[in-house]
Amino acid sequence: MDIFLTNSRSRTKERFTPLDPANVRVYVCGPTVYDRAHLGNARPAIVFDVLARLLRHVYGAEHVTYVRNFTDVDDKINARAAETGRDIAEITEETIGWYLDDMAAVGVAEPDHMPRATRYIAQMVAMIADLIAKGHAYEAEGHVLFAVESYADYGALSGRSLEDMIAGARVEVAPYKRNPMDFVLWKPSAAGLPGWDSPWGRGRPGWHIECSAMAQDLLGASFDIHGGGNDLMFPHHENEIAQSCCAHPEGSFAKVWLHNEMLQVEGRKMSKSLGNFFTVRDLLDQGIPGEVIRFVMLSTHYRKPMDWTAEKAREAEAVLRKWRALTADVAAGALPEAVLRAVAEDLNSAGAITELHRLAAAGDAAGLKAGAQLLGLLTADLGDWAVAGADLSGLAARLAEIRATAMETKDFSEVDRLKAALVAAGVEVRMSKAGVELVPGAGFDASALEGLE
RNA sequence: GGCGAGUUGGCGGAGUGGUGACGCAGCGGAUUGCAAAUCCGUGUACAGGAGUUCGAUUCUCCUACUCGCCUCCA
Repeated sequence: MDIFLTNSRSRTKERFTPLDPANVRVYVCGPTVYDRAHLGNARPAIVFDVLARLLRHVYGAEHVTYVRNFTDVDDKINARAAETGRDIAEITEETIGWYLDDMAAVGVAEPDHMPRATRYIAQMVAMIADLIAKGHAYEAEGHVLFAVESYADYGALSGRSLEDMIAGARVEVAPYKRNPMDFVLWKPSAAGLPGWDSPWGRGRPGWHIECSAMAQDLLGASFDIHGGGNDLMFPHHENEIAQSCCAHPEGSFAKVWLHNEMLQVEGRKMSKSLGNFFTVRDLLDQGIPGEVIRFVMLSTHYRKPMDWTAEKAREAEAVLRKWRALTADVAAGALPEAVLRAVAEDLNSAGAITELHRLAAAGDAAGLKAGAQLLGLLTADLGDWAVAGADLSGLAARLAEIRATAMETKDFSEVDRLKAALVAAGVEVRMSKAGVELVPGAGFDASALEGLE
C-alpha cells in the first residue's frame, strides 16, 4: 500500500518512500508544559497518532520510531513559576503527567521517545558551538545568534524571502544582530531563572535549538517526517531547518514536513477573551468521552481548519454508540482495504470514516472494528463510556408489564409516562411485538433514572 | 503590507476533467397502541467572473470574503 502525504516543503502530495523501511523516523513538536493541554493541542497529537498507526501497519510496529518532545524550558514556564511561586520542575513534571493522561483519554498512544529539552542541554550546547565554528552563528552581548544570511535556503519552507520578512518587520531589532532576522540560539539567564553553564556564560537555550538537537540525537541528521501545527511553520520549523542543515550538512534533516491546520470553536478562534477557550480535561469533565473528541477531530481532514461544535460532539456520540453496540462481541477482522487506502491517502481520516459508515450499513462488524482501530477508534481502551452505566433490566420488565396491561385496557397513559421519563434520561425505548428493550442513547444520564418505576 | 491555507446542498464534510460521496436533519412509505429503533424511497451544492477543454465543481487567471503566521515572545 503506497502512502501519499502532502509535503509542506513542496506544497504537493507526494508518494512516501522511507529513507530506511526498516526504521521509519518521525519527529513531532510536542507541547510547552506550563498548563493543561487545550483542545487545539489535541489535534496534532491525534493526527500524528493516526500517522504513527498507519506507518506501523504498513512497515511493521518495530520499524517505526516516533519522537514527540516536551518543551520544559521556556519563558512561559518561567512566568508561570514566578506568578505562582512554585518550583519550575514541579510545574513541568505535573503538566507532563496531565498531558499524558489527557492524550491517553483521547486514544493517543505514547510515542517511542518523549525527550525533554532540559535533558538535552549538552547536545544543544555542542550544536551551538559547532554552528559558531562553522560560521553560522556568532556571539553578541552574551547571546548566541544564528546568522540567517549564512544559510541560503532560509525561508524556503514557509515561502518567504529575507527581504520580504525584513520589510514587513514590525518589532524593534536588537542592536547586536547582524541581520534583523537572526534568531537566538542561547541567551543569558539572570539569577533566579533556569540556566546552565556554557562557553557563553550561564544561560538557557532559545526556543528552536532543542528540536534540532533532540532530532539529531534520536533520529540522526536525516529522517523521514517532521510534523506539527502550521503555526509552527514560521519561525520555528524554518529555524530548525537552518540550524540542523548547517550543523549537519551531510544530512537533509526532515524529508517530509506535515502541518495540521488550526482548530476553531463554534466557528471562531478559540481564545480566552471570547470565552470559548477550554482544555481537553474540561470536556472530559463535562462527560464528553475522549473517544467522541477523537472522532470529531478525525472527521475533518488535518489540513483544513477544524471547527469544534457541541453539535458535532452529539452526532459523534450517537454514531459511536451505534458502532460500539454493533461490534461489542465481535473480534476485529481483516483491515478493510478501502479504509487503509483512505488513511494512506494523505491521512484522509474523514474519508476513512465514510468507509466505516459503509461497513456498518453492510453489517460487517468485524471489518468495521478493524477499520476503526486503524484510526484509534472502537479500541478497548476508549470503550468504558459506552458500557451501560446502569442496569436497565428492571425498568424494562416494569415497562413490559404495564404495557401488557395497557394493551388490554387500551389505556396507555401510564406507559407513555414511563416512556417519556426514560427518553428524557437519554434512554432509547424500543417496544415491539418481541418485547421491550431499553438502550442508553446519546446524552444518557443514569442519575435521571433514580426514582423511576 | 508580506507569506500561506480555505470558500461544496438546511448543517457537517469527502472527492472527482464527463454516470452529482457519506453522516445528521427533512420529506414519503413499511413497521408501531403512539413513538423510538430498523428498513425502503426521495430533494437540494460545488463563492463570483473570465479562460483552457468536446466537456470543469475538479486545471489556469482575476475578484470577494474567511482564517493562520509574520524576529529573543506570547
